[in-house]
Amino acid sequence: MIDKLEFILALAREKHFGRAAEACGVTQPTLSAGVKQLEDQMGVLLVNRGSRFQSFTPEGQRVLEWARRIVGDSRTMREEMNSLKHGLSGRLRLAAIPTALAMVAALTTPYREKHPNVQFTIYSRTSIEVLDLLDNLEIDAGITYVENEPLGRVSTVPLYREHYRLLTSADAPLGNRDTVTWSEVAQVPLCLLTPDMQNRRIIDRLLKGAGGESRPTLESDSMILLYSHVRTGRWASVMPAKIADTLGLTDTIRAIPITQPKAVQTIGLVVPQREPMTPITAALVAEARRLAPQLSG
Amino acid sequence: MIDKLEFILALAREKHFGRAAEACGVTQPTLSAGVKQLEDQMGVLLVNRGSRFQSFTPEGQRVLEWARRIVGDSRTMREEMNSLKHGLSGRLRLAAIPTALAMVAALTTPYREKHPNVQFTIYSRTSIEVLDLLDNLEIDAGITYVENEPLGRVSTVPLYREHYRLLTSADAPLGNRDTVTWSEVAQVPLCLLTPDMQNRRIIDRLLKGAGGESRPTLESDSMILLYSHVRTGRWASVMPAKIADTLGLTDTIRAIPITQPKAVQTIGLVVPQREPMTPITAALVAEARRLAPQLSG
DNA sequence: ATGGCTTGATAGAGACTTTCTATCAATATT
DNA sequence: AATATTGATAGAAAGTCTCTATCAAGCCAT
Repeated sequence: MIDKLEFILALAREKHFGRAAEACGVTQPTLSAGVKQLEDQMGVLLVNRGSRFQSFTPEGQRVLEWARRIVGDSRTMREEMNSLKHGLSGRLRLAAIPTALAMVAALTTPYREKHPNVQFTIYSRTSIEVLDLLDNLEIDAGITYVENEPLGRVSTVPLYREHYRLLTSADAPLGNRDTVTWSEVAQVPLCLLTPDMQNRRIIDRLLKGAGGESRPTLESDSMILLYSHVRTGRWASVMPAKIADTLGLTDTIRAIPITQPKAVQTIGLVVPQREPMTPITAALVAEARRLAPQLSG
Repeated sequence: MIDKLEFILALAREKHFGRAAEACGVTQPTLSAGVKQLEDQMGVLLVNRGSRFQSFTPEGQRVLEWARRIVGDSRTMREEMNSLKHGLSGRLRLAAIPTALAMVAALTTPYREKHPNVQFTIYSRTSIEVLDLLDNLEIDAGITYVENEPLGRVSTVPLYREHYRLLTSADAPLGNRDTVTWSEVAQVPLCLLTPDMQNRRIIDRLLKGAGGESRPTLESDSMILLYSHVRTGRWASVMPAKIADTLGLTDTIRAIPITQPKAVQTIGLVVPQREPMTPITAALVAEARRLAPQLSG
């Protein structure tokens, strides 16, 4: 029964019987039969299909909601039992927006010291994808913006506030300044994240608010790529202070605070709103709570 | 998997492998094997046994909690699907304390008018048993005292407030009075509920508070039995106003308000604290909310 | 239009799981 | 000490699940 519900979850992610089957480690006929069994037991159609997956019926969407819950609870139960026996162990699956990646180590390092048997898997994703993965039980927790866009059924722990810096070579225009304004930044050709990233949308908004326009010379979904370009001394970028500090500044590259308006975004840990949490997740939330005051400098 | 968790629930109620198996409609070896499988999967002992059921291990108690939740959710899901297909239908299982039995009709009658395909099963139970049945998913809702004793993980909807009356023959001592005090009542030989009933414990407390003692001439767990004795004219009792009214007073039997102290107990509907509720239960809660203002006269 | 491709349903065989009956060992009860 | 109760175990039968192979229906490109 619960494995059938897992089929539904997989189908919701993959929107494709074959791929969903593969994700579940069964063949396509097995998954098809499983879904059909659910439909028979419930006495309602769950999936609209016309030679291919189309969508869930309204009943199917309700079952999907229940599946998330029941499958989630059953996993949490297993993990709880496992923790009671072996102490905290297993794998913590995490996803973070690129601009938050640099601070993940501040969370994982003390965590690992306390619970050395927990392994980590950490994905770099957009804020929307983070929430999606969370919904589909593919990750245990996410790190993303917690104030701007609607989050859904999650609990949040604020971690720190993102302040923006202009990263540029010291001998470039503006390179000798102590602070710059957003309207000045708007004049500089920038390397920025791709527009599917919330960070980029925030920066676009700020630039537009300062009368400028966002016409980045270069876009990427990788912070490392952006930073390596800036590091050549020929490019500039706007980054959160935290990540700029972490990446390490050389003599020639400066991170200049951007004021007017002083833009601030809160980044936080996001976990499924369900009590109780898995022990592994609960420990992460505890760590985040402990860490938050230190980070919010 | 879910059926194995049902085994755990049955075992928790019955504390006996054989009876639990019977309750689940399987043979004892099947249930034993099911529990063992759970233990293997979880990797921990769930039940302490020494040639018979002794108790759940701490791990077993956690699994029991999860089982309540997961099994409850899976039932709710099924019922929800059923309602989507056939409208509200199925069976509403209810348990009420004896003194509240008379008002159940005020809830069931309008309910049935709106949802004629729902059938009812209603048990008369002590307040403790009501909560127990609720915990074990054996009933959908209970009607009991909502203020006095600890309730556990339930939501409550207050229904009405219980005022006490002395039921006695008009020609008995006190029979001609308009009101009496608890200390006067304490002088009269009474027919009362058995001490496992919370109503009896409340009345005992009130009598003791008035300097009297509770020495009922006759005890029973049946309100009908108590009332039929009072009705002979030779016995007296203390009952909530609501039930006294419902049972109907003859010329010779009077229901005299007891004042000093004016004792009041709130009776309410009690349902599992879980979102969302089954559609059948949700409709009952709606009915209770609608009814409460009318009843609280 | 038509041939090739993708997608999900169906059929049938084999493997695995479940559940039953029968029985046993251990502990209570008398 | 004899008996009854309780839960575990063994083995057979039934049922379920999952696989491979194949099919039919739509999609797409030429």
